[in-house]
Amino acid sequence: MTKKNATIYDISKKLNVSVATVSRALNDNPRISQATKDLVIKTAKEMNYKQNNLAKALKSGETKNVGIIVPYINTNFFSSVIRGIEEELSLHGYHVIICQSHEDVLTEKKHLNTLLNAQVDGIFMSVSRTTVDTKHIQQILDTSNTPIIFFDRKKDIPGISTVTIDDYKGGYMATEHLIEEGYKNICHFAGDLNLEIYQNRLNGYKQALIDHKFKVKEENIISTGSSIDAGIEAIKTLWSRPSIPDAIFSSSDFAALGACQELKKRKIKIPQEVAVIGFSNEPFTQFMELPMSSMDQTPLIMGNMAGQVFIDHIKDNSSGVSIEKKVVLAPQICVRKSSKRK
Amino acid sequence: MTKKNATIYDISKKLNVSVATVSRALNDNPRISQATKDLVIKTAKEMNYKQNNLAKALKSGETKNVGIIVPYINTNFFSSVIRGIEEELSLHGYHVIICQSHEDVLTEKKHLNTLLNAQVDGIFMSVSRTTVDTKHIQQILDTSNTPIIFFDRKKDIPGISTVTIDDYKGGYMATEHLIEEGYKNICHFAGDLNLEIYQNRLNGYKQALIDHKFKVKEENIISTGSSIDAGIEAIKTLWSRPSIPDAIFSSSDFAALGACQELKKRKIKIPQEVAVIGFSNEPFTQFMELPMSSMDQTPLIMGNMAGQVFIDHIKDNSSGVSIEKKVVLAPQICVRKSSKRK
DNA sequence: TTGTACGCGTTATCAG
DNA sequence: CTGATAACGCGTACAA
Repeated sequence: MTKKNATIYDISKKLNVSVATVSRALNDNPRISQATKDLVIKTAKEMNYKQNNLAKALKSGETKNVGIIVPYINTNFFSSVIRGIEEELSLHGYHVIICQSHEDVLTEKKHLNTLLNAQVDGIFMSVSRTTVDTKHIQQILDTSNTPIIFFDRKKDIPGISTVTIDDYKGGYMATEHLIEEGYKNICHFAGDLNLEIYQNRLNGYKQALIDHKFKVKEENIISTGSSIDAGIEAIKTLWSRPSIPDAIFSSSDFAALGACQELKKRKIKIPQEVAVIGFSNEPFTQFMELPMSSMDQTPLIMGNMAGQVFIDHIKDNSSGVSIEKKVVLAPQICVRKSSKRK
Repeated sequence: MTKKNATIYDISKKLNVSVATVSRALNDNPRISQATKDLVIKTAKEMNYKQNNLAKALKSGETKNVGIIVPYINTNFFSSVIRGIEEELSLHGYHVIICQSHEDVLTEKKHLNTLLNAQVDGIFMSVSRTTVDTKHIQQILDTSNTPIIFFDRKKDIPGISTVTIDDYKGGYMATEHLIEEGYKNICHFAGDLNLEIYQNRLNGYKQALIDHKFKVKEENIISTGSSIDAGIEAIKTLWSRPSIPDAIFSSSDFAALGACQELKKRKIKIPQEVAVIGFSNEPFTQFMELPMSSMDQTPLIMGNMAGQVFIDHIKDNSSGVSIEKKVVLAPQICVRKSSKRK
């Protein structure tokens, strides 16, 4: 006794009208009399008719599904961007499919293909750390019409729209803030420089120093990951040297947190002796023993914008044009106790 | 110059064989000679053929998509459960579609219907706060074969499998821990009692008190939401009374955080004067000024289990049976400084 | 205003 | 081993 969905054919049989009439009535086609329309809609409801979007999609070529590929879904940043995308797109009747690359380019490639097989109408992605070569993405561009939109972690590929924050500016602002607070020897915890975002944060840091007549010292740039442990290690390294920094601009909140922990252990006072500012404005930063300054990436807005860019693409595409959009959002500095000496 | 996907029909024309042969070759059907198989596969690759899952799904009735409905995706708990589900199901070739109910039963109902229209093979959901009446869910059960699986926030509906943690035990454990630490006047911040989880945490709290010969005082049960502000307000209320508590078991980490903030403001020492333990083990709890005790809900495991229950359903269903599973996971207590007086 | 018939891309059944 | 053809459920040009 398996329950089977009613189809327009079932309705047409019951009412002794053609399937075309039923289809048109349900789609509110003006060429159908109000009487039959009402009748069809009523019996459809009675028979618990549900439109099979699959059949519709096969015919129209539109699934009303989009795919999102992120490294991991359960981080504050990515889940917030996804929320932003979902809320924007659900207004237009789209569903979002989530995939995790686990920072692995092969997994990313696999998901790209399965999403394409699933006939999604578009793909949003933040590339994995291990994505250096971008042939697999380029190939999709060459062989399909499915629009791809990068958010946050982008690669420069002609024809792909991007939504990012101005990481360069973010790095610049954070560093300048530390300078304005009177710190003189500012070091930087750099992230994976294979990713543009970290490269840009570093460049912003450097330029802010230069613009304020400070020297950029290579030994002040420590390559950390985005983990607490990496931050702890970085402090150990820095404090084993003759010249000690009085401020840290970390490209990661987690590394910054590790730094705070290790500094506390060494009884080094924040922000009196050392200032700390992170990046991402993770929720925990404001609840820390000493609330930590950070750069907010406005992930919800980023998601909304990405959604809008996609909708624009769809519209453009139907009118033949196809424009590449580059949306750059401004990061917001959140100054808290960890970097306020004045 | 729009790019169109190659179909098996295109391949069949090119090779002068029938579409049936092509389809069989691509599906590795044993009744096809190795020679033609190789040829078909080779030209398919050359023509950049991609299988159209839509057509396949229309034929087979399986989309290999499942839907997940949660209140909001960008919370640590829900995004982690989703991660768990995704990782389990992707092993079996399923994609996950995410929807947010925004704690609104009407939105929840709408998503339920659009997911059904999209022909998903199953639906995972955590009901919204405003879901009291469950007719909309019952109706789906009556009219479709799509399995529904509740996780965390469930309703008791026959025929629906659930994956939850033992919130009763969680409440019991948290309370008992406070008792064992020597606290005598333990109050409880209760969540929305329309949700079973909060009801169960409350019941566990009560039973633990009773089992240890304490009186359950109704005035010690404060109905807070899950916000920081609610926790602050609760402290204000409690401390305006003649009898003051010496411990708080909060059903929400955020309310517990608010309590900690307000207690600090009033110079009341944690854990010497008052102990605090929360629920959910939010990431911030371990980074607080005073690391806060909490109950971990093992969300990743919950997601994995929910995925497995779904897979079991699919298997059962194909063999005609359909069993209702109830998986209950044990919460893990995380004791930190905020509740350790000894 | 309504009906007929075809196509979307696959898989599966039946012949050969 | 391979081919022709009928489904799957819907929308729509073309007819009436």
